[in-house]
Amino acid sequence: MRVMSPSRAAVAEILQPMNSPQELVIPSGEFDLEQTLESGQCFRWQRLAAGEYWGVVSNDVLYVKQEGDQLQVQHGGGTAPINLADFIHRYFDFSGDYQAILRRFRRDRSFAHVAPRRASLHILRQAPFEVLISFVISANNHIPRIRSIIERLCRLYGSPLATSFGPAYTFPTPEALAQAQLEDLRSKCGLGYRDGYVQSVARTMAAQPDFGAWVELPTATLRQRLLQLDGVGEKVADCVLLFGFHRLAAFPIDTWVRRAMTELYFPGQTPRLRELQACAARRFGAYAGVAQQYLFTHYRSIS
DNA sequence: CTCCAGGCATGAG
DNA sequence: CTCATGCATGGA
Repeated sequence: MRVMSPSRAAVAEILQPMNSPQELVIPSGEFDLEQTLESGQCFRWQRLAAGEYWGVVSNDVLYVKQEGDQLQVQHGGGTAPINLADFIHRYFDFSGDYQAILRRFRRDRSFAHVAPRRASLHILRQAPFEVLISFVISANNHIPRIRSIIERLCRLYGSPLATSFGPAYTFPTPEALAQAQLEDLRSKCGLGYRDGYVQSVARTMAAQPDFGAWVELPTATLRQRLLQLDGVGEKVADCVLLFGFHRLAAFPIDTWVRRAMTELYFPGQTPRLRELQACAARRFGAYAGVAQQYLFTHYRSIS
């Protein structure tokens, strides 16, 4: 397990003092922190108040609070020196023109009926391995329970971080998780029957010499690789593509999105997943994953 | 207390 | 190929 070296921590302190909040100007009226963090794409953010969160991202603890078009951010501890503004900008994908994407979707009258006028949801740029394990755990599970299982995984197999929000832990590396015993995964983390999947995926990825190079693979190839993993079906693979590899054309179809697509485009029918995928690709194209997030959020909230 | 969840692997037809 | 079934667990 990785241990922070004192010298590196000292460098981090000098470059990025813990208590130096920054104000970042964000795209006007095209981002909603709360909606984005509560949209089911991430599991490790803790809500402090309305529009105010803290969480562990990679090896750093972040505090974020949205006030209109400003984002107040703070580095709350961590292992690596970072340029906070750049880090936040990349993580929340503020370079993406989500208003333009949404505007195009809204030409579809059915979609426009269930989507907001202003962009609110961004697709976060999360670590692939964290997304992979998180969505293997997500299968046939509740979101609150997914969150608690992940926190237990991090506490057991991640590295501790000193924070002003209490104890926090990084998401485990493939190598650390590959060492986990099945018995511990089940009894201490509460993984249930998914214990074998998590261990298998961790060991497979730890043994992948070129996991880092997967980001270069074409989406179709990457999807094939993911589907070979234990406990990874089409839905989980598409979640990893979308949330972990930022392949915005990926369109994960879960129970909510299935209901949404059926109600909007196949009323009274029972379409196959293939048909729904084709329909999404046709209507939403290269940014189908963004549309998927709006559909998921809308249909989950009205149920 | 019971119910059921951002599905998946497996086996039968 | 399509479809039914079992699945561990704990939050609601």
